[in-house]
Amino acid sequence: MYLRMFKVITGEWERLWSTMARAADRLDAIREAHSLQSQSKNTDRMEDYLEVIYELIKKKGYATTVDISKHLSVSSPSVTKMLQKLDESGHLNYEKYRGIVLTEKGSEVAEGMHDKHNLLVEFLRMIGVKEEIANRDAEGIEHHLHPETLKKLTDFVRTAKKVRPR
Amino acid sequence: MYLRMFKVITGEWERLWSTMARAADRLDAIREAHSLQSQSKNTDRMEDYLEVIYELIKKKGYATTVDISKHLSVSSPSVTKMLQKLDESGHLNYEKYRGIVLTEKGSEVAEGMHDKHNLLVEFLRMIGVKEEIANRDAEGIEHHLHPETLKKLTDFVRTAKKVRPR
DNA sequence: TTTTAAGTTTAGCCCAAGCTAACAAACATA
DNA sequence: TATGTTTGTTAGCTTGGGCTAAACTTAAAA
Repeated sequence: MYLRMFKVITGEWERLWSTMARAADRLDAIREAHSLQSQSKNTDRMEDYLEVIYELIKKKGYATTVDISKHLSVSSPSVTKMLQKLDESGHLNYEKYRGIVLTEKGSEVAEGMHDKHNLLVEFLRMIGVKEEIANRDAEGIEHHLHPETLKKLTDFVRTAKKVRPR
Repeated sequence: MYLRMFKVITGEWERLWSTMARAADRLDAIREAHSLQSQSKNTDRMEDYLEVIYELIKKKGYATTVDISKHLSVSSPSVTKMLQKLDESGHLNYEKYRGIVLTEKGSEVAEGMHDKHNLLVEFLRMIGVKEEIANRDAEGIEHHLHPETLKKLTDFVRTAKKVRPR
């Protein structure tokens, strides 16, 4: 297990290094950054995967194919495929048979989902929805919230907590 | 290659066979047939279509392909295809080049969506989200609500209206 | 009544995301 | 260290929903 982690970290570093070397060598750095940036077409599903990967890593330090597949009720080949896609899109670094590391970009997306999720669950709990259902529903909802809605909901929850503290 | 195919086909066939054997053996046949018939697996997208069709009919008395396509930002062939599917699934009666009539089943689904939509918009407006955004978000959310959540949200909105009437 | 324009449908394609079967790598244990 | 088990990946297929181009209907105008 430690071996696994060590390899992952090492691999990560090597990749980073070679990337930097290439970039420095030529002037592609700019174009590369740009293309990476504009290449961001997240689908809902990608967000789902990122979120569970993020949670798993937070909880256990790493995320395995099987774990991910279980949390999303999906087969492992589906997970592998999505991992490749997420690596491709720069949300994480994936080395096959080795492991996964979220990139900055990936973490941001994941954290965003995480926060929305929490907010929603908190709200739903407030109005009396049972934990489990709150979680399920939050999952369904969290993709479709306009920033304004998010803001207003946050405010609402905050003030509601003040008014009627639990 | 052929060997592979052979294996695949064989595997498939064996599975089918064992399935049938099981079914025939006991009385599952009925349940199985039933499950096939009531294969009413509404997808989110079907619900979207039904909802706008319902609204259009309510407003103008009929719903044309183009109108539907506009409201869903979708091409007309896509609409046609979905209409066929909805006819197939018994949600509406569709006569090509002629028109659409929602069936009982279709109306029920549509009204359900309609109600959820209203509820959500009402809530979002309450916490200060702008009409337009409320509508957009409601659309995204309405598919994923557990009955309990729905209930609780309804209660919440109702009591909130009493406490602080507008 | 013929011609044309608008609206609708069919044909045939694409893509995301899923699945199973088969294969490969990594890990654990004898 | 050889080997069996667990875990992960590749190949190849399926399905839903979308699109464009081309064909067809219907309705309106000439």
